[in-house]
Amino acid sequence: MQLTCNLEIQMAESILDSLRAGGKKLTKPRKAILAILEQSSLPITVAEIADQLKKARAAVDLVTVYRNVAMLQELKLVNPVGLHEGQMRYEFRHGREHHHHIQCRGCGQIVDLMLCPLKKLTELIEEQTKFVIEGHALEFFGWCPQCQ
Amino acid sequence: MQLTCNLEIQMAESILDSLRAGGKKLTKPRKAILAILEQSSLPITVAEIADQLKKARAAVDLVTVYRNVAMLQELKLVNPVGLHEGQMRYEFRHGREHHHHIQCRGCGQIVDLMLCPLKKLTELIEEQTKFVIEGHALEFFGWCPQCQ
DNA sequence: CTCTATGCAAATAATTTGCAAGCAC
DNA sequence: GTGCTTGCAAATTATTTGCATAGAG
Repeated sequence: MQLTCNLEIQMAESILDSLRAGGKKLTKPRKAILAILEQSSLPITVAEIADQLKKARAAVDLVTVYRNVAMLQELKLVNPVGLHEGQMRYEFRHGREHHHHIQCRGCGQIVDLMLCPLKKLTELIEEQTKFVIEGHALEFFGWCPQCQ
Repeated sequence: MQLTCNLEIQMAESILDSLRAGGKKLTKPRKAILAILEQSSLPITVAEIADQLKKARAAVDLVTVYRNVAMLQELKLVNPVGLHEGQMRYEFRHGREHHHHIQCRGCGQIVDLMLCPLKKLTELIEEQTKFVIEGHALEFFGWCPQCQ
């Protein structure tokens, strides 16, 4: 079993539909990027996606990764995750519940937090500010057991 | 009354104490940067700080602003605010309650939200993850009344 | 006088843009 | 074929680092 096998994943139909609906084509580089995102259980950077693809002998230009990630964001297939690291991370939405993250200030490790306390609050803020809220970012920072 | 007058603000004693405690000196560029931060009611970027100082005829090198903002962050005198804009924003802590922000996806306007629902949740996450939580980032994104 | 701080130049890093050639549909 | 896509080069933008000089305490 070669690494490249990992990139030949069965893509969920809903994802393909979103792409088609957006007039997007299923190219080889794009499939590979989607596969990496789908495999990644935690938010990942553009550089990391490119690195993994290179290791899997399916190298894709950094620029192509940037463009695809931007496109996937527009189609709401990926979420941006900003951890104040100087670069963005992205995570696949498909099949995952809305959630948040905590990152260790020591080792940088990221852990998923499968919770969100913001539904009620969102409504309240919409009332008070007259904004229509489309999304939110919530991340925690601290020290993991090993780094404490 | 010249613009430069605005930069000659009475600095709170607690701020001066923090600086002294950190072995920091009160230079003219530093005072000017602190004054801008203190005046700004919303989180501001490094470039904006430098621009305002230039307009106030108290120009300070961008690098100096970067270094000061980093230092102030270490002393916990300013908070970083990441709105996924490709650059960081910073806001002064002194005399302000812990709060969050909402930004309009249309015009970029930022509004303070004087609330935080995360105290209980923080304890819960600490219990569940064994992390020691030091802080969190929470921002909302949406469309302001004008941009809807 | 000692040590921190600043400015300028230059390096690094993240992200974007332009354009000709390639490939999906 | 037509139009979205890609790769490569190059431009932009954000942030950091090195170093000699200036200034605070």
